Amino acid sequence: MAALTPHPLPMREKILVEATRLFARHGYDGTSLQAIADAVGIKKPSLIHHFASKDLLRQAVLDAQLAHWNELLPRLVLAAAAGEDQFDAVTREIVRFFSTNPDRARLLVREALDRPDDMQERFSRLVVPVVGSLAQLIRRGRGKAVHPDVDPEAYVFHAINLFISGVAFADSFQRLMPDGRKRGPARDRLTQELLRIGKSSLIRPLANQASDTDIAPRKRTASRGRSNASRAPRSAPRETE
Amino acid sequence: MAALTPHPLPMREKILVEATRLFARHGYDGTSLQAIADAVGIKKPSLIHHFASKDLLRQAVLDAQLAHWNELLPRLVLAAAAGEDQFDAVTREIVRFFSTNPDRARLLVREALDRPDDMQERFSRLVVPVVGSLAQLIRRGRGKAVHPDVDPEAYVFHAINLFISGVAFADSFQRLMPDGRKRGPARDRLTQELLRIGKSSLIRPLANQASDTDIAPRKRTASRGRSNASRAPRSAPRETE
DNA sequence: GTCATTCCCTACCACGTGGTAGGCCATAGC
DNA sequence: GCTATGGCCTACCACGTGGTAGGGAATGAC
Repeated sequence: MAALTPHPLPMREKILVEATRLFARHGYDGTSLQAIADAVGIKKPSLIHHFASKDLLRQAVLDAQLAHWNELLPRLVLAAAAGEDQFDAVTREIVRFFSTNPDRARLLVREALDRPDDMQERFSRLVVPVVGSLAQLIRRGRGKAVHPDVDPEAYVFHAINLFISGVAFADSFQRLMPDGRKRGPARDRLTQELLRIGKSSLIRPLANQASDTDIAPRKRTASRGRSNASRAPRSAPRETE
Repeated sequence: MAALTPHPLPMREKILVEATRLFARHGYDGTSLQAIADAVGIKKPSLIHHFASKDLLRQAVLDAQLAHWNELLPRLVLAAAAGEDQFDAVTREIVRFFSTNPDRARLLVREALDRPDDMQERFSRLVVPVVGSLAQLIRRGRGKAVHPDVDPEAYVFHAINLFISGVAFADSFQRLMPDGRKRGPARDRLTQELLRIGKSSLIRPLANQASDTDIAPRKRTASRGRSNASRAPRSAPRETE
């Protein structure tokens, strides 16, 4: 008695889980309601009873996923503000978040491709503010622990993309890797390198103890800023800067 | 006479172009033969006359795309072997290759998600060998121009992914960026940062232009003015090799 | 001329799709 | 007891799908 929700939630939940898995693996168009119903173990009209249409199901799946982001992202900002080590720990956690269930990553990548406008709308609501905060933090650290020529906003977007896409394709890469010899299993190597790339492209390698003074401020040498994307590859021999 | 192919190729070509575009934008399952036929300006059975089935069309599209890779990748190896500057130039060229037609990138990402096995098979045939060569080059430069703790194979995979995914989503990111203030347009900023990340996570920032001999026999260390003085790799396993 | 081939077409088909109509059977409230 | 509601079902439908059958116009070989 007392109707302790014998399974009012479970069913909806089960549907969401299977739908997430299938959407991530085969895409929205590649997944039929029939397939989802089969995976859950019910009939198609029962499915439509819980989610009135396929599109509503998709939105529910996406909302559920992005809700997790909502927990994760603020922690990233706070942790990043707390110093390099924390930044390290949290990026690792983010990667782990997707890594333990790569379908999350794959789903996001798919949606970004399939419905860029929807995804942009969602992103501008819940991740762009975080991007702004992170960019600000980076900007403040630039020249000290942070490489002087980082473009903060651009970096954050690319880093997010790097982590998510990196996880989404980790399985594929893994099976293409020559298999670890001295290093560990391919999966760990990939994860570790993912983190290393994200970090070492932002934070100066030699920043041993950093954090104290900004040694060698080196007054951001010019050459930044202009979009030399169209420059001839030649003529930039010692651009290293 | 001689039937100089009045339009034996054009039609097939047109179909491939439109199919590539639509597959990239809406995915394989999200694209109907009808839609492709409409885009080309012919009827569906005419389409099926050129490509006996939708799946064969998909394969043809993919083959055409990967054929371009076949031109690009060996150049990367050669250029990378030629020194850091060339490496720079060619990564920029790769990004440009996808950047000028982001559908190429999107298509690859989609295929990698939709048919990982097929894609792995293709990759293991044509890009894994290149990855091996690049990894070897990196390994040789490690401790010198290259960061000592890079995992070569893992890096190369992630770099490829970074560039392709970065381009695939550049449009989305671009519209989320706060719009350039002092820096150039968002697109250029993103491209530039993409290249910077790829490079600075592989190559030591202060590595004064090597390019000559690899060892950099302490000849005129850092002309004090420009290069970021104070080499001191610090804590790095010096020249472990 | 005839024939063969290539290319594109109209008409059609079986099938899987997302979605609907309506019934059955539990439990819950009264 | 009776009714109401919610969850799941069978049966069905309109439609878009990938793909086929076959005809007709243009071209080139002989």
